[in-house]
Amino acid sequence: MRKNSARRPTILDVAERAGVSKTVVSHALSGKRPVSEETRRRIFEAIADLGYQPHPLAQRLAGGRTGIIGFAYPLVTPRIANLEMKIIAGAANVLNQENYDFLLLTHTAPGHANLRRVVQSGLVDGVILLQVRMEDPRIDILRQADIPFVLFGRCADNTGLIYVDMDVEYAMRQCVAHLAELGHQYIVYFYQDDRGFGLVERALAGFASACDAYHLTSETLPCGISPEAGAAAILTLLEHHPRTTAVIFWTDIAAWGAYQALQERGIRVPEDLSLICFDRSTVDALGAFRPTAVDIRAEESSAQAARMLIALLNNEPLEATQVLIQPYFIAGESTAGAPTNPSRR
Amino acid sequence: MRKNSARRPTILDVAERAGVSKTVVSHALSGKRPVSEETRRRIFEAIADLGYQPHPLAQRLAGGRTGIIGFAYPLVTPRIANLEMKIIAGAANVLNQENYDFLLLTHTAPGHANLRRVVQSGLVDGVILLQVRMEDPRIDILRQADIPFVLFGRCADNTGLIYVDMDVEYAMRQCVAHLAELGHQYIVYFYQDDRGFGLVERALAGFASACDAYHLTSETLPCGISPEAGAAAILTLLEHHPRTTAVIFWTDIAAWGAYQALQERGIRVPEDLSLICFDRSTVDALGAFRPTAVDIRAEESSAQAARMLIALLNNEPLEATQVLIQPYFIAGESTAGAPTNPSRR
DNA sequence: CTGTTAGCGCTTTCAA
DNA sequence: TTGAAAGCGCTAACAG
Repeated sequence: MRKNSARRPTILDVAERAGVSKTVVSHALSGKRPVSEETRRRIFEAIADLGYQPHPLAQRLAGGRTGIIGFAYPLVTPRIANLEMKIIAGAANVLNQENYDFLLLTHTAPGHANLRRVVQSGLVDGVILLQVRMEDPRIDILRQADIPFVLFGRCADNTGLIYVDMDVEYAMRQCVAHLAELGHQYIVYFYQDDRGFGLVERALAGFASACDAYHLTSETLPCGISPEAGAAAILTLLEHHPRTTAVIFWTDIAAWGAYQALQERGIRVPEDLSLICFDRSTVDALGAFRPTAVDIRAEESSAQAARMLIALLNNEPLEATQVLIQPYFIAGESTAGAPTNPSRR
Repeated sequence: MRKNSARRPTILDVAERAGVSKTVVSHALSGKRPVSEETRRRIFEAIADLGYQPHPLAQRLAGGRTGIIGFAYPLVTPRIANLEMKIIAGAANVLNQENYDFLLLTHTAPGHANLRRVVQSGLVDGVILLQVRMEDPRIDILRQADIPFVLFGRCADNTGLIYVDMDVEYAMRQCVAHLAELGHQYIVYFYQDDRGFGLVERALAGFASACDAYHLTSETLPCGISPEAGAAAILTLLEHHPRTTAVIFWTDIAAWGAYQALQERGIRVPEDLSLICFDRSTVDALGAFRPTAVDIRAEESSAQAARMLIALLNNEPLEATQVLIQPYFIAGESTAGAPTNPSRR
């Protein structure tokens, strides 16, 4: 029925032409078994003559692996930004380079139907989980499916889990230490108003303990991630926490909004108020604002997660199963010594 | 040998549990053959009980589909940004919602080895091609593989191709018309210094013909996509093209750099110089700069491309095979009437 | 060092 | 309306 002319050659064609069995061809290709010099020569000759290419799907089906890695990253439209892009590119580039395919799962159906379907179908060899929550139901799904996975983030209980995460406690300590050295006494942290995420919770805890360690008076206030939210937050601060001399924002975008609002009111940064933010991806793209910040090394981190998963799949020993990335502290232009007279209005 | 407990259920497990043969299960699922009501009920019950999911690779190998769509998008690290993210999210969200999987191919090996491998193996049912060039060798690869695909962009010759692209000629005409109405006579377009891409070439052509139509004196100059490049470009302009009263930038990022440079020199936008840019994704995220701009509707467009490909795969008739998205012209704060005395230095 | 023979999990004739 | 059986192209026991 099928036209013999337009058929791509299979391993059997190669075997026949070389006068050997499929098996030998397979092993000549994979090197998983020794093949005599003479035989291998004939085989490769046949391969060249025929223009044979192994069929990846068949290889994968027979070999029990698909070479595809799932990347579970809910991408809510209004929030998509530079940072997310770095995270995706970091992992995708590493995986594609290693001849793995990168399957992006963005949709969050109720019950994580999408993730379920993908892992239960056996489509992916492993999964990288993004936006990890302190209690994350997706972990049960992956464990039950008995599929290797790496978290980009951490849970509350991380026993037996493999992860890459930012050392946010360390980052917070650096920020607070920096401010303490500059003589600030009253500082405020505008946390991301999105509880339950590992990063958010740990940032809060880290802030509290760092402030304790440095004997600073501190306050935490919720703040959205838009410039408007940042602006609104800073105005609240001016009104209700006038003694504050330094603030920490979760995102550069909110920080930028705050910065703008302050400028409009003639409040100088850093002379009147110091400001630090986490991640500078977006403001860096524009280069307009060079705040003191924490570089969370997003692209590197997701690349690292990808490499760990690959190692896991190859049964290579991992150097470490739980990796904390030390962020870089960037001394920028938005922090300075605490003003002697904080009442600036 | 294999532990029966930790094995994914196969179609055979479902068949046994429902007391039928594999064949019936397959057809109950695909609907390619009638199945009695009672039988299908038992089958779906078994599927639910077992948590069965068909294996996409096996389906494909046996002649079916994988439900995976490839998204060929070279993601060069330094360029990744908001716009790219919108494009990815737009398509990924649509596809995931329709139960298609989204395979992101970012790596550009020489000869497009990655794309070749993926399409020739049949891993993906269809492909969306990004960063389309006027002459794009990937199209031959896809045609030879006889795989359905949709371009996000256009080539020089689009015969028989299916695409979604921005109507950049229209956009340019709007920009130029806007400037002409404001009385500008000498305008400059800073094109993306990256020839060969459909969008870049068409933008240049569209600019030229629009300027002709409105009898404007015009010039095109190359410009990179960073704020620094924008700043450098505008300084060159001031020096060599002093009579210019309006400029068009390809990206908001470069436009922002230019805007900053102008401010530093006391040149006012729009009083002294009008400015328009394509896409506002990044500056919009920060809300600092509200230029007159062209909203290229990136997220919508890539979602549209995804929907077209799905229709194609389902053999549904397409309303249109070559879709030009009309960008939105946004009258912002960076354009005004031409200054009467353009020599502002 | 080489070959035989089961599968991998599914679709699809062909026959009932 | 259903089932048996032959592949899809490859890998991996197992046996020489």
